[in-house]
Amino acid sequence: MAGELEIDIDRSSPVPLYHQVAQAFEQAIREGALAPETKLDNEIDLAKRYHVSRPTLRQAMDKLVRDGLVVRRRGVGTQVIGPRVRRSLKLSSLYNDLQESGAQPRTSVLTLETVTAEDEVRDRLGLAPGTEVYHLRRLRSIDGQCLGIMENYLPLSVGTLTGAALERDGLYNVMRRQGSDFQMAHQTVGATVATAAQADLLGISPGSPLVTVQRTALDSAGTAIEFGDHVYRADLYSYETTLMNH
Amino acid sequence: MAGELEIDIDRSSPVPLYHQVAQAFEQAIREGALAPETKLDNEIDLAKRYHVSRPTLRQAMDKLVRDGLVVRRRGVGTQVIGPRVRRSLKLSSLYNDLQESGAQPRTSVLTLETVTAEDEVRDRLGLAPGTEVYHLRRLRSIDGQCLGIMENYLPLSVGTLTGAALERDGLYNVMRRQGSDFQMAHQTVGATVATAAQADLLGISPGSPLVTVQRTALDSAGTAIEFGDHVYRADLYSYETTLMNH
DNA sequence: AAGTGGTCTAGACCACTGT
DNA sequence: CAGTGGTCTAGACCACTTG
Repeated sequence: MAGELEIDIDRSSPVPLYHQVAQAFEQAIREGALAPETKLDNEIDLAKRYHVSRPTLRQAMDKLVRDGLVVRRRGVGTQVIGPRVRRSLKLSSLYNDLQESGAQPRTSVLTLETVTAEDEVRDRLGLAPGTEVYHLRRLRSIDGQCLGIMENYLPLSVGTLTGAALERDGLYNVMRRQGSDFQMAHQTVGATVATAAQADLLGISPGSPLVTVQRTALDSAGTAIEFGDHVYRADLYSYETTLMNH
Repeated sequence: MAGELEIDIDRSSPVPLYHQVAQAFEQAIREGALAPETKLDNEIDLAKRYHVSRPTLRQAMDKLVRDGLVVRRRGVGTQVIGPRVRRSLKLSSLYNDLQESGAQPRTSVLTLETVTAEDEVRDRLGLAPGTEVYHLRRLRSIDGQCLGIMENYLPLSVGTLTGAALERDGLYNVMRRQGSDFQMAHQTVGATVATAAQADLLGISPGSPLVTVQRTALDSAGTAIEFGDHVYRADLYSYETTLMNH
């Protein structure tokens, strides 16, 4: 019932207050310091305790709700959600993929060239006919096991790409360093079966199931900066999400 | 450049103001009344025009950003995002599935029984060993084509389920009518290939690719009220999402 | 320097839940 | 009924981008 929690709020930090508060709660929940089913104190008391205004504290709670760590009910209160539904079923998450792309264990570049964009690629990236784009094919592996084949198309305006930089830092880190910071991405996840060529690269049998991911990434101006068409071994990869009703 | 937009705000409506504003903008964008790349007026002017406070207007804009309709940049402004990245690639979306579950064209119930929950199901639903649960198998089709096989497990406490009600109204509508309103769901999307039995039901060849979806749905108290294990034809089904960087 | 969105405050009233 | 989260206001200051 308590929900006591010591938080060091650094008001001189550039990190927003609501973010500091949300992060402290998230850490406490993930570490188990706040057990599932625990009822937190009400918003007004929490705001007083951490010396922030109620709207600021609410902003933090909104974040926890969106991240699926906590449930709020009007007239009742705020409760920590059980860990059962937070547990992962399989391996890596596509979301982490996006945010920590460079941190993945191992990526080898198979192809790095510039080509004239085909229609679908042109359309996705919003380019004029005949425009040249980067075409990139990479093999991602984890603990020596091949996980998937990643194919990317990027406008030349993202800067200079080299195989060495890509293998060392990952695509998104290379792009960020050159000033292309992505803001959002649209994705389509589906399924297919491995062709002979794919099976050969991945070390599996033809006809094995593959998870397909198509992604269009946009920068903060809403301009498309990358189109990706990826396949992953279904036995090593799945895509996880949390859906909210509001 | 204008971004003018007539909105009827009904202050006596139970619908929150920020929701009314956001919905008006969303409709205008989807209908094309606000063209892509259009720059909206600044927050303060918009707040004045619609006679709401700036925080309320910001709450509406936050929603548009989360839904991927609009991009904001500090010091620059707010822009409508191009439709290119909003376009669907394939058929139905799992998100709509959740929110409009009863509205799907056709669902036939193959199995409706109560069984003793297996370990995985018990774990997902947070039930004690030996507990009885509903076991439900349905075939979903669209325009006479079989789309997928849906298998669900539910605690008996959700109420009475009948095949007729399920086929007429859909699972979530039946549950809602009996007081089980879901708040959030965790999902895992992956791939597999059709077994002979699955292929037979779906009218495809064994070995064809299938999209797999496992879903645990929670009510507003954080209690698990449904576990679903579904497969869909990969040529008719894919899963779409928008990822935000923050 | 001017204009934008990002953050924050200190209140207020309401709708809903439990007793 | 008292307590909770949900909504809303009218300001304020700051960080960032653009000219």
